[in-house]
Amino acid sequence: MEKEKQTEEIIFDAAVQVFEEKGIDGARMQEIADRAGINKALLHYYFRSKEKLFDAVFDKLAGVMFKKLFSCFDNELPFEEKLKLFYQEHISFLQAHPRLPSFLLTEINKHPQRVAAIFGSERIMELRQNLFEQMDEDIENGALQDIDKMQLMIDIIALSVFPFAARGLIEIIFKQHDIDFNDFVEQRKTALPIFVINAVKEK
Amino acid sequence: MEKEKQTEEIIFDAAVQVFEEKGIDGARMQEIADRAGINKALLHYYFRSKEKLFDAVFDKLAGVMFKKLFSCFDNELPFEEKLKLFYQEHISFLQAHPRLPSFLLTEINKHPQRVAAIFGSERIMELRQNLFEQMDEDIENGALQDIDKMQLMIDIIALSVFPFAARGLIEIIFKQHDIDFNDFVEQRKTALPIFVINAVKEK
DNA sequence: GTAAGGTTTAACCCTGTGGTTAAATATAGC
DNA sequence: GCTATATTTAACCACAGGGTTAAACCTTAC
Repeated sequence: MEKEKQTEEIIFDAAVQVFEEKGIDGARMQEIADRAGINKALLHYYFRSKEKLFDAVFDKLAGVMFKKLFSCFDNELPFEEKLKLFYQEHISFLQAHPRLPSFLLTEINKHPQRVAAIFGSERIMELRQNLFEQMDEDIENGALQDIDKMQLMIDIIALSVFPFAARGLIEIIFKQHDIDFNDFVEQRKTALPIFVINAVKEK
Repeated sequence: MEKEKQTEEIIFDAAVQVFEEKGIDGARMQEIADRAGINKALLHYYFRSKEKLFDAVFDKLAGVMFKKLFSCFDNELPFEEKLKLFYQEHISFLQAHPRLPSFLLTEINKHPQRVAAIFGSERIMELRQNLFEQMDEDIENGALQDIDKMQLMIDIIALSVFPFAARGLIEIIFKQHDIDFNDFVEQRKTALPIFVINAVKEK
């Protein structure tokens, strides 16, 4: 059936919007139905319950986020180039999905077990493994200080993700200083790699 | 009245716990009452509605968080020492209130207008003003590269706050690597000032 | 055309939850 | 001790919101 797929997608996209904005507890099935331009009963016809619909949305978004996160690092460039590419690509990705970090962090903190499965997936384990091995090489060949790799990984991600996770707050501050959020993160694409490289390169 | 104050505090503390864990939408008045060991009607006697109770909790917690954040910077030490003190104090504070970042960021993203008032308060404006002036001095006397102060402020905060905001997720990863979250953030107290100083000090 | 099955709707149902009420109990002032 | 006031409770209420049902409406196949 042609229509089937289409309707399901419309519903799913509406659900993504509403869940991203309100979270599972704040979202209303009625609002999802309205935004999809359909009847509430039709929601339950395609996705049996709110929980199931949410799971579908969550799995999709978590997958998108984490695959992007690690795949940005998945190349054979030297550390410095890798960082430049990472921040370029990753911040562009976040600009296109500005609500994703806040949504995922909130829901993961409230239901940590939900994400465990996704995160243990082969593909993501492998990408993380890769990243760590590449860091080891860079340490050995002297491009990188011998620092804690996990700490560095969190540092790198914190710097790109945090502004989006804290966007609501940051925009309040920015308003008082006449700064535009998009300009701000745009700058970070080139500023962050320099920042991190200065911080960790062997001297 | 003696008892009055006591009961109100018990209720408030219970509300803090429940709201921190579940957010305003996920929290149930019944659960707050249970955790305070009182009747649901008594909640409404002291705090007229869920909204009002939440506002009280939110204002308190936001105040605590932001005052701490900027007061950690409020001293006349040179930049390097200031950073060391900041991460020491600020991460200790976060260890004592591990749910605060996630709670505040979530709720601020959902209702940005709520926080605007608090954040525009004299005291906090002043502390921020101070911080920026001190950075200017450090740039002039050559301790700091001439970088964007707002970018640097966000960088510094991102590095301490992000691990707590993303705790649920990070702990999943850490479990696979046998890393303890508390050890990890404990390390950051000393590692982060070095990281940031390397990144931005004039060479 | 019509039978079968997939899709959509309007009208309901029922539980959970924020909030109220009226009465009971404690506390303080005289 | 008695009255007034503050505190606490059990029993309710109203309604929002997730989920169901039965019937109507398409689409496709023969």
